[in-house]
Amino acid sequence: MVHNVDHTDTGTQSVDRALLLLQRIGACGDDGGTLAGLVADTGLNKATVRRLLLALIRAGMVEQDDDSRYYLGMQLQVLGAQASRRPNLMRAAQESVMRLGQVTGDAALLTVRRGANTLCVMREEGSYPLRSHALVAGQTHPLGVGAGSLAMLASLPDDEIASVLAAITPVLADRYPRLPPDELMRLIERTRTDGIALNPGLVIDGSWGLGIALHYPDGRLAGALSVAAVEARMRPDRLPDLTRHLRAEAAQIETRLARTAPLKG
Amino acid sequence: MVHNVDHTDTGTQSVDRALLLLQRIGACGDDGGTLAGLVADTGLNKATVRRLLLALIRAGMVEQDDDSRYYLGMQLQVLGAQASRRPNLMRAAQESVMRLGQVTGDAALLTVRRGANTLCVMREEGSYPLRSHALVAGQTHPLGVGAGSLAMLASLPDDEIASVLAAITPVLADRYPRLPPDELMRLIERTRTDGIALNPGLVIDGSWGLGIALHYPDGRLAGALSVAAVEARMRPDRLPDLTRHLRAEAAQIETRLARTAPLKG
DNA sequence: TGGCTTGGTTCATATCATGAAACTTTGTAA
DNA sequence: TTACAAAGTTTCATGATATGAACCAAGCCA
Repeated sequence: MVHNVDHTDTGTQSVDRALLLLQRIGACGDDGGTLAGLVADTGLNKATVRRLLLALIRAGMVEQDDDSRYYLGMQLQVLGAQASRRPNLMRAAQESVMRLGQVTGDAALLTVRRGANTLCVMREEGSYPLRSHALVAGQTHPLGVGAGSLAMLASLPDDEIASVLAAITPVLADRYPRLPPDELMRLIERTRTDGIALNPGLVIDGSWGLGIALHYPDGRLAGALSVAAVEARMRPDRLPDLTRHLRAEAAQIETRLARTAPLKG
Repeated sequence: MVHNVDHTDTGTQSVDRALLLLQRIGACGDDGGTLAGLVADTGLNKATVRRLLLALIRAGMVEQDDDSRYYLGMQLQVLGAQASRRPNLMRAAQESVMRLGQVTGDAALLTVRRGANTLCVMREEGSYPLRSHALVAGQTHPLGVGAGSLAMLASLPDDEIASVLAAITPVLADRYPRLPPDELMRLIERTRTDGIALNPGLVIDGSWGLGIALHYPDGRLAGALSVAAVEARMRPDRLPDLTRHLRAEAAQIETRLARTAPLKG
């Protein structure tokens, strides 16, 4: 008895669930996940989770240790390495993200849109000892939550923003109390005026971010480049400098993307 | 109307198929795969393949370019990076595989068992210009086909060898004409006597290999380390030297594995 | 001992994946 | 320009297949 989900994804419920599990296990960190934990995370039935995990284990995507904890498997390392050989956003951005992290000393992030959500795909630690760990590679947030995410949302046409907002409003109310939809709209306006997105600690207290959207040559959204740091490192006097660096690296990434065939949505 | 498949994998047909597709796309190389090609590869229905691909695309595991070719997606890079953070066979072996490739000048390979098959998970190119490309990371062969694969098979108990042989016999007959089951049995005997596996160009003409099995501290099979080269680089006078290097690196890997919690099958 | 938590399995049920066929698009040859 | 072919994509009736409530087993603690 499973009604849920919109009808854009039909005919592959179990595949969707299995892939969701993979992300959840990844989000569990280095200690892996337990069956009960994954059941709680996903809201799926225990038997279902177990059955899907067995399928993932069979394919090498997941491994299980003696203590019956589940981890991401070696097949993912192999596939990940294969995926890395292709020119894509991550390759185009790699160098820039690293440089941005090293030059600014803060955490440089690359994020992409995934439906009404944002996925952080790359993170370069800055050298500054006080780190903002608000965003780690593999984490997802609703579109608009966080600097890079906000930059992406603001760059969308108004009608799409409206439908995204409709989709994420319940999640915002539930998990991001300081980001109600109307506040988000104000941030979008400001982002469009400034040409850059600033998140003044609205997701996690004291964790600020500055982000800019990246586009393919044909104008389609590719992702966002951003910098995250503690509040003290994002004072007004430092913003122009950070903005300049972000803009420069973003331009470079877009130049590299221009040499690459863009991808379908 | 799908009868097939043994009953070890039950209740997740679509997940199995989706994950199979991922591997196939990976095997397509840098130019990605076409729908028709993947249909031919997997023997699945066109609509089924398409539906599974859409699910994979939704999850970011696959991307599709304007020319409607399918590629491995960025989510795999993220998950692969996450998987790499954990201590496992690939981490334990990384350094040794690289050194083996550099010292011998040939291609060093790390392979693991996946049911009745072998998956190559790592490959370090040697410096020798004439390269054997018989095995690339991500490729699978039946267990016993290739030096590392043979080393793993020979290290299994007799009853398990029998059941593996039963499983792969049709594939051998179909794709590896020079490796009938009885020839494979002889190779297994020889491997057990020598304590190392030699593949004298039986899979691909002129492509030789030397392999040794790796075990977890509790005795369970972990994988195999091997070296592949053209026939001229595997003459009898060079074998003792290669064997020594292989044995040394294998011992080092097993030492590192001993510091790691072993994993369930 | 008995209750509690967590991992894992079973099996009747109806939901969901299936694939043949239709449709669309693209390329190309006449 | 039309005709044809080949590849990508979508539809929909059907029953094979994934589902999850209920169950078992093992470990833990008081």
